Amino acid sequence: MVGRFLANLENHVALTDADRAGVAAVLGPPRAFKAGADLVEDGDDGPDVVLVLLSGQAFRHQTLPDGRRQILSFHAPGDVLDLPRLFMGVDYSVGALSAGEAAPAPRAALLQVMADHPRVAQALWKLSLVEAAIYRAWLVGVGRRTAHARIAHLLCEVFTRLEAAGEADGWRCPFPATQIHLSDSLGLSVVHTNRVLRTLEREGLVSVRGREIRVRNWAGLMAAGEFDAGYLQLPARVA
Amino acid sequence: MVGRFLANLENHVALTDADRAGVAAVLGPPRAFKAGADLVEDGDDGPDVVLVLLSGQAFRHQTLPDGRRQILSFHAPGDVLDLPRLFMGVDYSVGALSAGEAAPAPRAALLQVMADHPRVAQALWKLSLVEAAIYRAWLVGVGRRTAHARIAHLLCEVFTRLEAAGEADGWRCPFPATQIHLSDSLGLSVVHTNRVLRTLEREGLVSVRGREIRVRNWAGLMAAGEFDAGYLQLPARVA
DNA sequence: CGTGAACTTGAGATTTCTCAAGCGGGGTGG
DNA sequence: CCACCCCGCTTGAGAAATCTCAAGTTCACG
Repeated sequence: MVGRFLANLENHVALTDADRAGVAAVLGPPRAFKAGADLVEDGDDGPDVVLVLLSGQAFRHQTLPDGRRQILSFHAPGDVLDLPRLFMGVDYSVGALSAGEAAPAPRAALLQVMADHPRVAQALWKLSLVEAAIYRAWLVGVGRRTAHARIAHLLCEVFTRLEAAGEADGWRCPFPATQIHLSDSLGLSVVHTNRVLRTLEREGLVSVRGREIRVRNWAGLMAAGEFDAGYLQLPARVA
Repeated sequence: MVGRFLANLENHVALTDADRAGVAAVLGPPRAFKAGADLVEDGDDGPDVVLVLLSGQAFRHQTLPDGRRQILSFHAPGDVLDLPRLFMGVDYSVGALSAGEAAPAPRAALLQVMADHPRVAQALWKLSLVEAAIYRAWLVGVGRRTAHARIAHLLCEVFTRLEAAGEADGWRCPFPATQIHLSDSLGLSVVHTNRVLRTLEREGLVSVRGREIRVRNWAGLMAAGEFDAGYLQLPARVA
């Protein structure tokens, strides 16, 4: 189960056996959670641990006083859910999209592992830089793309990352987000999201149904979303 | 001049004299630039250096093939312009809003300084985490706030950061962005940005004219933008 | 002064939103 | 085991925010 996390780190930096052992040792026993659970709470200073997602899917979000919500990212197994906690408080919450498991890493112990294993520190740092690159990509989408391109781009990104995390099965992958989640991540209304989703389906590009994404025409979907996977910093994969 | 950079780092982590000396030694001779200059180019793998802004203002942006542009952040003296370059390529460009100076830090030398001075490494890492927090705040704005609140929030953020960088003079601070820059950072058209700016002025909250921001009613502006400075991780300041 | 970029304002066009209503699936309690 | 119910999906229709096109003005600079 820890393998997913190591694989994620090793996408960015080669690790030695000692590095891997250090990482494995710092993770506490996995805790199971159900769909809809709150994994991390905004301003939650209590648990001095960093959470690593081992299975299932989750999303970060920030919710305004009046209920409007912006989803900030989606997460696959192997992702660290609250990396900022290493050095500061977290300014967002994390909810579970599906049931799954997450392992806690005590902050102090993790800092020690990073001090002892510089490559691990570098991999985690790079992970946080890639997160920032994803935020930039979303910013461009929400700020400057039409609903059609924005949704196509998001689906490309999600599919690519889930595939890299080993969750995909051919051109299908599980993605238990509702259209409400999608609209809150895209800055659109649910109604409009629904209509555009139907359009993408009619165009034969993707279909998002039954809690999964089915890619029908990858090249077309990438073109519709002006998608270029470079910013995800994933190792080259088969097209 | 290097002081601005050190002050920025020390906002996050206390440094020793040796740490400061290490940082100072890694910076090359400052290079002057003019307003409108391109300081960093997207996909620019050439110069193996990281740029530190010493004076003047700059902005990161990503420009799409057809010319639409999204501005991703604004920068004050002391900011690192292309931190991701430490571990990967940069996926954005940086332009100068005003004339100023920037100092290059060779990547390899900087990595060595970080290895020798863990506190410096931590400060830089935290800097990148704060950048991510700012991206999240923008994402919430562009995704879920009205043009009015979005502009108010941006002006609060910019003013707060410039003030922290020592650029403000009372309730005024230089901000040489045009309305075109503003609209590209907000995901709005120039026309609409102009109208809302006029509204904010009529409401007695702020005025953005003559390349500077004048705050007229800070409490009102913060309320209009639902602004809470926490995410900027700045040391407490006078209200 | 002449010029170009930036700013301002008007007016009509669009995208996207909100309100509303009906449908459907699957989870659960009787 | 079945019926009910809730949540999510879907579609219609009018409303609102924001955009685009267009033209005039101002201001800094050469």
